[in-house]
Amino acid sequence: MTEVDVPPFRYTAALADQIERRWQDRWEREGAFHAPNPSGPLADPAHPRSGAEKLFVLDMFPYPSGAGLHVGHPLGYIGTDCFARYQRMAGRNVLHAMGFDAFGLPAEQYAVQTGTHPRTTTVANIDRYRAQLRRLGLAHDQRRSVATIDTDFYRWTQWIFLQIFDSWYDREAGRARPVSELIAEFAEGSRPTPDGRPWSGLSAAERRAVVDDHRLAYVSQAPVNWCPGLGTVLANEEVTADGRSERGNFPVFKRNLKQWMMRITAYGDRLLDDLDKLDWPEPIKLMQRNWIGRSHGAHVDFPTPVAAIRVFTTRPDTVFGATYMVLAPEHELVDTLVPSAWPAGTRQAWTGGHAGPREAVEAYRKAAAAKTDVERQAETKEKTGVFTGAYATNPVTGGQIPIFIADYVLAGYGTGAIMAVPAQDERDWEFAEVFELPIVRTVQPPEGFDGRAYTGDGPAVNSAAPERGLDLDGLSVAEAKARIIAWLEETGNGQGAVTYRLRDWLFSRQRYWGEPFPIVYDADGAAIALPEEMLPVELPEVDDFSPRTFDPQDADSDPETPLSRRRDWVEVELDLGDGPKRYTRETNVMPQWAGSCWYEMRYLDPTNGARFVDADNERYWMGPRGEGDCGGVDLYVGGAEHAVLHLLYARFWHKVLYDLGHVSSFEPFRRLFNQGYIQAYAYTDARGAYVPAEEVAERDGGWFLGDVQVNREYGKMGKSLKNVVTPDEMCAAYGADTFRVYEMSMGPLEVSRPWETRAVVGSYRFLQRVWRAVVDERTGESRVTDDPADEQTRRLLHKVIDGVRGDMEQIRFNTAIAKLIELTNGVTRLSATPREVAEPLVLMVAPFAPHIAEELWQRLGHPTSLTYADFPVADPALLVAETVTYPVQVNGKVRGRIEVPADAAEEAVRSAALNAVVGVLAGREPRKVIVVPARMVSVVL
RNA sequence: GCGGGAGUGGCGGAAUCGGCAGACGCGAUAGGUUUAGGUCCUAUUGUCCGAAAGGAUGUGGGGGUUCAAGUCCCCCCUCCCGCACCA
Repeated sequence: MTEVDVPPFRYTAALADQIERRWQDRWEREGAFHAPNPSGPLADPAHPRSGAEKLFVLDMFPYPSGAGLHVGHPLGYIGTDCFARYQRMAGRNVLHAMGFDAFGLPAEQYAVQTGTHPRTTTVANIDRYRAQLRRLGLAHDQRRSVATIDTDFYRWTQWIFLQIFDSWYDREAGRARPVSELIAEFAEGSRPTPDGRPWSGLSAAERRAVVDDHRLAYVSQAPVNWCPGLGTVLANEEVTADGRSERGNFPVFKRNLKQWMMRITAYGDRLLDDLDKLDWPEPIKLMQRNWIGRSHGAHVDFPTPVAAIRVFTTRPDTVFGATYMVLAPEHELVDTLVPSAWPAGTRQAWTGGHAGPREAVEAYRKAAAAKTDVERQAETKEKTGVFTGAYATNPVTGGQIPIFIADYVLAGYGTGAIMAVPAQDERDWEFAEVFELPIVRTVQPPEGFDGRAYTGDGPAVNSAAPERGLDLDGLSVAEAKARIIAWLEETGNGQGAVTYRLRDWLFSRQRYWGEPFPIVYDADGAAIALPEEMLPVELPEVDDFSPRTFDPQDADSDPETPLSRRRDWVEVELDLGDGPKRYTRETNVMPQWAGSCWYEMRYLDPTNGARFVDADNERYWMGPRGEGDCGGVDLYVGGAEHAVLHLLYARFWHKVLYDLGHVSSFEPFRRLFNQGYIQAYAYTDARGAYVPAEEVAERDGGWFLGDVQVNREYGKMGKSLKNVVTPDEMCAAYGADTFRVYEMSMGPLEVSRPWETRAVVGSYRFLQRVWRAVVDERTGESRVTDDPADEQTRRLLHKVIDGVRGDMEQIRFNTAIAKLIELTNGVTRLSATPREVAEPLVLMVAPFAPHIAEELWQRLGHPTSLTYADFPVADPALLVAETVTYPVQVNGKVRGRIEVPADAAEEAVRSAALNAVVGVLAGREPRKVIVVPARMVSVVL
């Protein structure tokens, strides 16, 4: 491009860059986006929004990756920024800040690769992110930026951990309470101890064990997800359906290991029920509901010669149809149940070809354990299992039913044992067919039902045991359930029960780069909370911070925590109130999710050294807006991938803090909005290798790199796919404002869409036209006139103001921008731009393109930033059209048009319409004429 | 398999309450500006028939309700997401 023909005052990328940097500096200097707190050091009574209605806008804070940002990353941040800027102009006190989720696996892996300390790389990445985000003109309150790796921050993460550790869930009260109150109840005898002995009769160790069993954070020895490739254990939520780690895609194995758990299951009901209070996308709520997986049913005991087998069933009404039982292979009763020899008459098919039941069970267990989850899934069609040689008694029929083990029953759900009712359960039906087990219908299928298992509603049949005082016949499923549960409870054969799919949250990781636990162990190995004054427990420096990782397939390897190698840190002498003693520190660290469970609250009061957040400030920014309101962040924007992980964990922590009286809101995020993703095309050559996407051209219906035809695929943007486009490139080529407008205009924020660099120019042209509406690009002089606008332009302006306001409130930025383009196109035709249009146009453009808007606002004669300028308000009188054009349909097709005064009577519209289509009617008399006021006229012949 | 979401021009999308389908942008075509390309400006641009006027047709497919359906109802197809033997 030669400079010669570009008008000297045109809005070019170079000018945009100059304007943008100038305004970014000024905003920073003036603290333009500082939001005043009601109290504390961040209070500011002189602030234009002090005491105004508050609005807390939040982004899911990023993990600062070493790869930097691509154009997809800031989509949500720009969206919240446009929303926040609009709301500020609309009069609200808006809190919008950005922090960094900087602990976690990827930081550590990257550090391992580059050989530098995770803190060094993480801090450098954060700096780079900050610079990149600043370049986009995001209006964040910089004073409130926090990073989870700051000791000032994780000191409070540890503090909250201690609150959870020092709490138990009181089921009667339906909330968490301090452990001290539990001990007091035991001590005064108002709460019986588990084994009934008086509290005073328990040894110190026994008391501690009882209390530890109640804690919301506890150590357990249980099967966990061990991932040798990552050298750490993982939460259920971090393991994919095919048994691999969500991060790194390594195999995950079940191992019995001692680990920290969080009793999130205690909150199952509230996490489920409170979803109804939230303004969240329904799919996300549904995913949480499914993940929690509450099932109502009953526990039923089936006696056997050795011990009763307790099953969980959602269909206790079908117990008369229970013709066999199945235990998970790992079920604890299997070993005691199995006799030394097959009972007389055992069918060959049930034995798996083994001479005795012990061998058969042993072989089946071995085979099941050797299968990967993928293999298990592949074989789900074919039911396998083996007879244990034992029988149980059906408590309602008194019949003897065989007990099998089979891997279609999961150890981890319910009781790990089921009563099998093939007639009313498809899985049981399949198993019954394979093993030729009896099938007894206990629900009458409807006439003509030709399926196998019938799981629908219907009258109970074959379900009476008069000698036991039980008769379900004729009852519907719901009635029969109620009747049988009452019977089970009366006779002591079981009781109504609720189970959850949700498991307790595995909270420890065998890594370096995370929050240390504020926990030490005494000589007896008991976990002891460090007192608050000893926080933070700082992450110690180590020579080798990389965790020990293993052959990803080595299921028998054992985790080794990096912190355990620092013996001088692990072994510590402390005085915890009873004199100096030797203690051993916990060497696990917290999972990545810990910091994100509460970070939004630290934004509210980032400098507070006495509390994680001041109560006043929490109540102002997040408190309930009335009776029954859950409170929380007013708008939380982020990707749907956190549907169950982060969002469930954060809700759980928040509820614990609420129960303990530390916060006034009982949900952290009142409104959730899932932004879509920016996707991209990638191209591969004949060998399948990725080629640089920016060099590929489309022609003749194909894609070519030079003369070579290449394949197109659609998906993520990534370095290895050679299709990355960065915000920096876009800022350099067009300016940040153009980039922002493009991202907001390319579609609704919640929808994923492909990136198209060549389309960015459309937004560039739009801003150039806005610029030209105010500035003569040849002379640099103002093109704004103080003469009034013509009627048409004025009406257009007010229609646009009205529409844009509505769109902004509803987060429909793409249509808001379309309206602004219409308005701009409307004034570019004019020889001069009336001030009454130019000013509102600039103000309305400001949320999307804040830099150019500030610049033009200044050129319009305003010395101060437009951050707190009033967003334009439409004049209702100008929204009402003087005349209305009605399309006139005849038999559903538009045959004419009439223009009538807006206040024309219906009869007048009707006759004008008939008049307009008189030729089409050709003398025929309409059977019906429908006038829809202000819409259309429909004539039916 | 179960649950959820979505299918509209060459492309991204609009149509908010059942009321003129395709706003706005990209691309394409033509013209203006320019030495030229690019930029910028103007116009056209769903498809088919037609020189035009105009007509027909059109929102994944098939039925239906209605004066009127992208929108409501029934059946089917495709794609995306979640869960995955959860008793």
